[in-house]
Amino acid sequence: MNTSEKISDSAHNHADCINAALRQAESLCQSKGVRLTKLRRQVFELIWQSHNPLGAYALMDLLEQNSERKRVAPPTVYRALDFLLEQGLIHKVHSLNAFVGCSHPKREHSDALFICLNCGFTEEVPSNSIQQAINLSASQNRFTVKEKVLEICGLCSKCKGASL
Amino acid sequence: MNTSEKISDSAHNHADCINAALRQAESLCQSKGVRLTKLRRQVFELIWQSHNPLGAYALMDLLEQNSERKRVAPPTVYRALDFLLEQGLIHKVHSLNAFVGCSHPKREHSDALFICLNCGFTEEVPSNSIQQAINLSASQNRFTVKEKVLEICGLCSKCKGASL
DNA sequence: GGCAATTATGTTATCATATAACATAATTTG
DNA sequence: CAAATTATGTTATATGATAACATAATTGCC
Repeated sequence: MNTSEKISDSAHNHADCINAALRQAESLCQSKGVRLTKLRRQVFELIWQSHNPLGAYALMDLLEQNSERKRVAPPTVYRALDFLLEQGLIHKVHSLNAFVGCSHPKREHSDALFICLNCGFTEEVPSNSIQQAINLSASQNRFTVKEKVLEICGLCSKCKGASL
Repeated sequence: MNTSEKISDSAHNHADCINAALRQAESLCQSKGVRLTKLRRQVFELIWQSHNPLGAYALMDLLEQNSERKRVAPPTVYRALDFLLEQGLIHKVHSLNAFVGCSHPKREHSDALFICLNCGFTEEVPSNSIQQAINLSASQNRFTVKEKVLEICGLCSKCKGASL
């Protein structure tokens, strides 16, 4: 993957986006009575600062660089990630072993993730028709759905024209 | 995951199923002019003998037990897996870091995998409506699809009633 | 068949991802 | 403030995957 340049949407103010996500996360944690501690908030912010999925070890590097904190060990960051996953604030991207912010943590989230193989940009796209089709297929197979992993890998609109 | 008992479909003769898969794999490799070597065949058979996804290291254990071969090193088994993936004879289950036989290697395979979290049974289910819904969503987002990871985790019909 | 080229496998080391087990620190609750 | 709970720190290790190079098997050509 080309990691030299992060391609950002010109219509997208990323600082606002992160702040909005953070405020939403805070209110959501408050309403659930769970604690968005300093570490968890830092991990959450770092994940949101990248619109691209971040691996746990990359996250450890960033934590070390972007905070007064000394390097944390893997269990520390994984516990923060587990918390954020449980609260539905981030998603795990299984095909990349990485984590990405959830763009609508309040909804029942079972969207498709579109992942650009060139720039890494990852977008969560809701689609009722995808969900309905899966639910239909599940019921036809008498299958009780617990979790859906829907990762569509390819090229985003920005990258498909660009020289690869 | 409960690994104590493999739940098998009573209407499913597994030996026949494996043999059919193997014959199909052989003819497919022949027609493509690629070599289904002894190692690759053994890996393929072991994956098919389990209807459940198998990890690479579990596969190394099984290879050691079920063949006269001494224990192979990781690169050996991963190369065999890469070959089988390239030929479309198996799938990688990303949410489990494991591999499962492809039930229709001749088709363009972009099916949903239904994975039972209790017994591990994994089934490849084709669904035009899922594919169409994804393709529509992709085109609406000007996204060029290269690969789809569709893993639906939950409880199969056998396990949903059973005591968990 | 014999030799060169190609393809496949073996071997060693190492990287990458993730968790177990236990210790300490911070926060909440009564 | 003390006890209980929750969160984080620490060490070691499990699990998954690949790089780099060596050897062996197969294929294709003369």
